[in-house]
Amino acid sequence: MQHEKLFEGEYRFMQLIWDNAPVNSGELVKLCESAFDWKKSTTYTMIKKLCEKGYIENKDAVINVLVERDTAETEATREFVDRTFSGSIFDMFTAFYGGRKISEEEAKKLIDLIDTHREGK
Amino acid sequence: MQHEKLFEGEYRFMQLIWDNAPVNSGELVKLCESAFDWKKSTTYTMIKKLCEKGYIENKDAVINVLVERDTAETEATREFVDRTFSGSIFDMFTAFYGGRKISEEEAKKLIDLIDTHREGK
DNA sequence: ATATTTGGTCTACTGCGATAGACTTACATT
DNA sequence: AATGTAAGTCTATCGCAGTAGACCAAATAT
Repeated sequence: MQHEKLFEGEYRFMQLIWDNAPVNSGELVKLCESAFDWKKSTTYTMIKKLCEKGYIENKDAVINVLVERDTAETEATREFVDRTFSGSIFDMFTAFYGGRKISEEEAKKLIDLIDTHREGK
Repeated sequence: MQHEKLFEGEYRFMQLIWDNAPVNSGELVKLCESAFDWKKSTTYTMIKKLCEKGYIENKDAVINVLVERDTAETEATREFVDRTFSGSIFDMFTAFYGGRKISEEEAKKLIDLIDTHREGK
């Protein structure tokens, strides 16, 4: 984990930024008001927090993304798998399906996915 | 998600219980002291919380598990995948490998795993 | 020049998870 | 009877995430 973990609220906030960046800070205030019903200062506090954590930057009132959504998702997933399953994707997989069966279609898609990421490929 | 979500501390506590249950409450106090450096009352507070959440029961000073580790892991995983990837195991999978390659051995194990859970099987 | 808007900070309150100290009750031991 | 010990509760403190009100500075419009 290279970047500090995000809390729930921070994560929701980042979603909005990933969807809209680069975005003017005033614009973001409006977006947060409509999406979360936040007041102006709340948004600015959040911006500062996320800047400190290195996820975004505020350049001349424009918010830019520094950590892409993909990267954050990868880190969050690894953190979860590490914490819950000591890093074993197999255990996580087993837990996810917990008893239930995988349909043919889903199995096919999964195997395709594995092939895509396979070493030799 | 049928059972209330566990917080970090509660989850670590449950690990200890899953590893040791059924276990006498006094014994658990000692275990928690050595594992987490908790005082007696902290452990009892935790016991009560987890009882309220329905994960364990305290019958005549013996702590019994009501929600098995597997069940809790499945629920936690589904909650995570729902929250982070709108429920898509594919997206989760992609994020987990994020750029890196899957070795032949790992790919084989994954496909085996899929086969095990496959419908037709 | 003055009023308004835009960008931003600083301080503070609130709720809650985490933790524990003091106390209680019941039973066993001397 | 007095003492010890194990089980359990009740209340309180602390830290922190989440949220916002009051305030300030710079640019812009009147």
